[in-house]
Amino acid sequence: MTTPLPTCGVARFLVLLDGPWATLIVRELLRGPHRFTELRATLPGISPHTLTSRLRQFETHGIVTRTAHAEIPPRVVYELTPLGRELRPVLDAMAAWAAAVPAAGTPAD
Amino acid sequence: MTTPLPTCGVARFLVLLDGPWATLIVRELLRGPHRFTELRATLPGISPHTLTSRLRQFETHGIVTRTAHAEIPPRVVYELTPLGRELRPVLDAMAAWAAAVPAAGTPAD
DNA sequence: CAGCATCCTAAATGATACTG
DNA sequence: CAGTATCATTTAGGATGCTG
Repeated sequence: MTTPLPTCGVARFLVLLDGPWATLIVRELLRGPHRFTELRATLPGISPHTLTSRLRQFETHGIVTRTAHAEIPPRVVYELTPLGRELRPVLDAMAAWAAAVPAAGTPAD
Repeated sequence: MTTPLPTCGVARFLVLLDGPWATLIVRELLRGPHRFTELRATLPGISPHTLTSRLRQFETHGIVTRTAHAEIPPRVVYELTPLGRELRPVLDAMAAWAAAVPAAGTPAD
């Protein structure tokens, strides 16, 4: 965005976790290291384009490590860095809020 | 988005707080009720278009109330609902994470 | 398997001008 | 004051096809 993003430290979180998929990917990685196709499988509907794009940004911002194993077939493992793992309380707070929403559908998640 | 958004309850938070301004507006409203121009003043760079759009969506989702006083000049006050106020822990968690980021700029915010 | 290249859509946002 | 209307920009995301 062209926005100056002046307001506060929260902005740092917002630019990184921009877009709905970003948060969901982090949420999956909080469960442990994942390969590319594993992430695709656990995130129904995501396109490889989007997944790659988000993972690259996470790498750049230092919340995810990418480990490529030079094998046949190739194997690439994505894992949260310590900084990335510190995002768990934020995700938990989001989930807690969503669960507390009264009329919005099935809170059974 | 055309996304199915199937994953989890967190998605409810994500669709509502979509875009960088959305979270920042809620953050300001957590400090208390605000008038339209007050919000504009506390959110440098936001356009009235964007502010109106976000506030309308917050109204629709039941996290903000809009109170219009039929006076001259008109006065409209936006205030978080109880559900909206429950977003505070989430915003706090975001801010806490951002403050914990080591190399990202001035953590003095 | 793990992408990348290319084209396209939708939505959030911005700029500017105007109104009840 | 509190918006609305219109136009343009930016970007997340999707679809498809191809490669190392």
